[in-house]
Amino acid sequence: MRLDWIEDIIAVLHAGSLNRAAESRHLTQPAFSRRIQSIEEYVGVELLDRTRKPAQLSDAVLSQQQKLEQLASGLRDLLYELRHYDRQVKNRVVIASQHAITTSVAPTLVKQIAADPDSHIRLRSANRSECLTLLMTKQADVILIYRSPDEALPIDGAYLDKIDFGEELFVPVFASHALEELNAQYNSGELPIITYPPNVFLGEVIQREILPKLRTRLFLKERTESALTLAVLQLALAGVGVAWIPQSLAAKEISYGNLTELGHLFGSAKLRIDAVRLSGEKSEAEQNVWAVIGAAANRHRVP
Amino acid sequence: MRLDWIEDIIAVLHAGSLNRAAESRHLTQPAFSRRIQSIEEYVGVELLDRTRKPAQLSDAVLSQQQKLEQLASGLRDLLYELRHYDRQVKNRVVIASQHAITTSVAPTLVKQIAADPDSHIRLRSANRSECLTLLMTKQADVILIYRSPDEALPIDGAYLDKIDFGEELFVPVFASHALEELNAQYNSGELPIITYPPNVFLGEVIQREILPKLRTRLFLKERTESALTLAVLQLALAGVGVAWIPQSLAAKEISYGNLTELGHLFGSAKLRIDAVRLSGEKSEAEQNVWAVIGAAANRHRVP
DNA sequence: GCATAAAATGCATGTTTTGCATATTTGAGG
DNA sequence: CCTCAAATATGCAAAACATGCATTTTATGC
Repeated sequence: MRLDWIEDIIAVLHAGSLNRAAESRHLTQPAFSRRIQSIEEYVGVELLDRTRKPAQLSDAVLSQQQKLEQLASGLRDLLYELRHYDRQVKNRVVIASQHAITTSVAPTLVKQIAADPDSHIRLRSANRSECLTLLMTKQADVILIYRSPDEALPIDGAYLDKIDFGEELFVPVFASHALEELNAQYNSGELPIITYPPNVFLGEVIQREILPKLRTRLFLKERTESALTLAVLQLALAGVGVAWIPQSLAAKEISYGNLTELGHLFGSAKLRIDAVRLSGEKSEAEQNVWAVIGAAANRHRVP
Repeated sequence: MRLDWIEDIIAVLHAGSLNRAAESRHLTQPAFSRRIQSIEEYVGVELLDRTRKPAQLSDAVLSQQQKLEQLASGLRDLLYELRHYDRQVKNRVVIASQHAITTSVAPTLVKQIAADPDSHIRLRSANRSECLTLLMTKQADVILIYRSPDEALPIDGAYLDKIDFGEELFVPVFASHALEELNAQYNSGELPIITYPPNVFLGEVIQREILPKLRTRLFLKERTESALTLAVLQLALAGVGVAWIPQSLAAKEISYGNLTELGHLFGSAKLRIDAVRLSGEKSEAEQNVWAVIGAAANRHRVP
């Protein structure tokens, strides 16, 4: 099995047809077709249902989707580690954060930690359950994840250290340039929205805390969904629909006047951010990182 | 990156030289040499220190050993899943157990579960921390692991279901045919023993609970070590030294007269076996497996 | 049925991988 | 410091593979 092959399969999974998958893998259609055939030969099992025309991946492959993506990411990570290994490993700390956090809170934090010239931190971005897995399997030393204020961590126990890092507000925003269209739709009782897929954490939260209230008075048209906050932000900027975005991430576009915050109309969601690590002996570098997170948390929390 | 390549690297890791690794990979030495070169070219980093003669793997590779083995096993597992996918996946349950348990308690259990013709269970064998990883990453539905009686699980919390499956006794045994030699050594204050590597769980237990007491009165000659209980059993049968083996595993050879139990002289270790799963919604098949484990645990525990 | 989009095949070409034979390098022992 | 054996590398030719282009086959919707 090869990383390339796994990526090929994932490409088909995402593209939905060999043709488009071939394109995304920068191969001609015939070459790609043959490649899939050779994978099938290697595995010894048909991976495609070729009796339909946009060829369908077999149930066997579908059932392994998660595993495929996990392995692809693991293999890429292995390459990264092999390529970037150097003397400084000893004081290196791996932080994994949920995608939205990676783009909002994490950069500031990393900058603060990097103030210590001896520290070498690696920031990995993943979805929530991947972060937890990374932590449990010691592939990450510290994780930064969201939590609903009323909800406990999905994992708990004496073996975990936790810092309540503070709060993040998810506010509904919409492209300022298209507000009038939105208004027209709104007045006719319709609301175009951009959602997160229900199988990711942010999706769950929005589904549970925001949408039910809105549904009582509006017809929600789910225009698109994306798991990546940054993509959702772009969709909101394009005027596709109303999207719920971390306030810190939307702040810049709001101040530029590109986005308008609509919390008073559609409601916001408060999420807490937790920093979590496994307890036990820690290297100096890890202690330092934890201390910086603790300090930043206090500053963050005071207001 | 390719599974083959990872296996090549692991082969070097285990063999200690390109020559012997080539052999274990069923390739000629030149071909293998070139293969390592092509891996290096792909990764873009030197993997071998060629200034010494039995070429040494770089620190970068050494530091990734665990990850390499994890990925190799993950990739093999992926292939297994793709190859053996069939209609019955829905009622399939994956059980992972520590190697020693795989050969002692697990078979009986699996047989009981298999009594239900609708059940399809897959038994994976791994070391203790791998089992925990498999559980956390949902690659195993249920795990069977040892625990020192006085020690808590390394993981804990409301999100785990646990069944105390009962006790297993680790007894010291020695080849009956060589008892006289052992006796001679013993009288001169020496004891040849077979140990488990200190980085595996059984090794820790033996190191902590058995050996300290023995050291006060005997000089322990550690003849060999192996991580696999079955290998240790064979070594004991061969008369290499005294080995601590799960009683259930040694029982047959003891009754045949090939092994002699020496618990009264050297002390035994009690380990509990835990069945653990993540809590949450379970399929019918999983519920059934859990019920069978529960019933077997009661039976196991009464005496 | 027919048109069309999707996937497979034939073929020529360039790249990789391998085994065999042979060369080079390293380290241990004189 | 020299020699020799073990360990690794290289030259070369044969075979296996992968790719693009042109063309054919197959499924689907009208």
